[in-house]
Amino acid sequence: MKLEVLTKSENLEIQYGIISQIRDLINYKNLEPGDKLPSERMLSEKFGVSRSSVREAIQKLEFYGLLKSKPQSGTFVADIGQIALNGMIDDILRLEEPDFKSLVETRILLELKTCRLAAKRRTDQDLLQMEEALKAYEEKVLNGEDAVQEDLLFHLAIARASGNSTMNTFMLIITPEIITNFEKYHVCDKNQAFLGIQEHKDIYEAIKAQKPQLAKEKMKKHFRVLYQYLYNK
Amino acid sequence: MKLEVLTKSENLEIQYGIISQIRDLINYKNLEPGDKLPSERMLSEKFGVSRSSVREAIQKLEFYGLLKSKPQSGTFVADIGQIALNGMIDDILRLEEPDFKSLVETRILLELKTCRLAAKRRTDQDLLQMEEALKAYEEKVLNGEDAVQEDLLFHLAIARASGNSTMNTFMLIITPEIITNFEKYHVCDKNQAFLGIQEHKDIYEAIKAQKPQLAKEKMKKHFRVLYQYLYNK
DNA sequence: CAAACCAATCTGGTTAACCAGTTTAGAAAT
DNA sequence: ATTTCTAAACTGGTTAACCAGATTGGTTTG
Repeated sequence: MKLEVLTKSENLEIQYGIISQIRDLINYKNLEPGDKLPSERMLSEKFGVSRSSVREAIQKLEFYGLLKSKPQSGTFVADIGQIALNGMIDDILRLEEPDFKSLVETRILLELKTCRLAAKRRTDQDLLQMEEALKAYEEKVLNGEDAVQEDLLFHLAIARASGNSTMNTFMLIITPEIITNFEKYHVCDKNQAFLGIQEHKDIYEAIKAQKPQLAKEKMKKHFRVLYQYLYNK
Repeated sequence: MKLEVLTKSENLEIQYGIISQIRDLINYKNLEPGDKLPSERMLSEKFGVSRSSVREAIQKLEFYGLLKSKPQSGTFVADIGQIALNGMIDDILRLEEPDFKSLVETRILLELKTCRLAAKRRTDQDLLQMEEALKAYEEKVLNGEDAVQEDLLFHLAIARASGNSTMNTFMLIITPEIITNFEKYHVCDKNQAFLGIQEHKDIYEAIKAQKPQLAKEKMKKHFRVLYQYLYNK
């Protein structure tokens, strides 16, 4: 048997193949919520792929909540019907790599909400953490250093204070890509970083004073550079 | 050596331990973006855990964009500085399981945006797919059957038409949990399902006519039950 | 005839051995 | 002294063997 190292995309392709075959199998066998899938060994044999590939595919479907593995027992169809299952798998297979613009667009949407929620729900401890992030950002900028990371950490502190764990998770997912691209394309120059200090303080004060609408306005102002990037280029 | 089967939460705990140890190591060794981490074998020995546990922890950090594994070479710190890395790892370790209310809150936020974007960007093919989902929902409801899945598939079709792959992904992530909880708590009763037909049609027509603001209004109206669930209970 | 039992089998998870590129250190050549 | 080359060591990824709990079908027992 010849072996060769596969690239990430080749690997993804066979994973997609397995996922669609699992979908076909569920349809063919008419499996309903709670029913057991064939064992990983059988699937790997039937599909002609390694067991670990089957495991990865199953784990991906588990991540999206479509399957559920139980140790020493089996893999089961989640509490979701065949129609939704088919539709969702098709969507998953069709998903594209997120482009930077879609990331920024989503970030703006999320943050305009998290800062409003934070203004409503922030605890005193949340405020302390935001102050800390605020100070770290200010120091870096006044020193003339790059402060993209500290910038984003302040925004993550807001997401934490929003009390919405789903939005918090989503912010965490998109943040690294945002940082990387910002540093690559120098979206924020020195002058903007300097302005950012006051803007951050405004947002912080609005959240502290528990004024959701004001917090949103300040955040929107803070994002004007991003809006330019999205719509004027 | 004694072996025993670990529960999911025990497993997660040791994974969190490994992640925080990796963070400490990066700090201690002062690793910067692009630097190489010790090999998986060394880490597993140093931390006293299995190599596969180390791999899982690394894969989680890779998912959040903090590390990057290269085959036959090593695992590297992503293009993100130490400060952001520390902050993000702390956030990841602190993340709670998302509760249902935070899911619904996020869903509303996302969908009020995706339907506006869909009204702006939808292609003819997007419309076709939405029509299909619409018809499937209508048939089920008129037959008196449960149509939660078809309902959500219509909403996913909108997310697809939004042209924003990040929001599309996020919708996919939260949808299964939404379906499960809806079916469990019977959030949508028969009567609401019947009203839903016309509401879906209204949304569809607004998107077809490329009227973003109207689409948003119609979606908001469609979500009034969810708003009640969020704020009146 | 039904209930209790038990051992063979099957399960997902884990471990250890293996694979083939990559890296590296040191010898060889200039 | 510097560069070039090469082979051994090391890397993340993959495979195959192993683990112990769950399942199951047939047997035994009341």
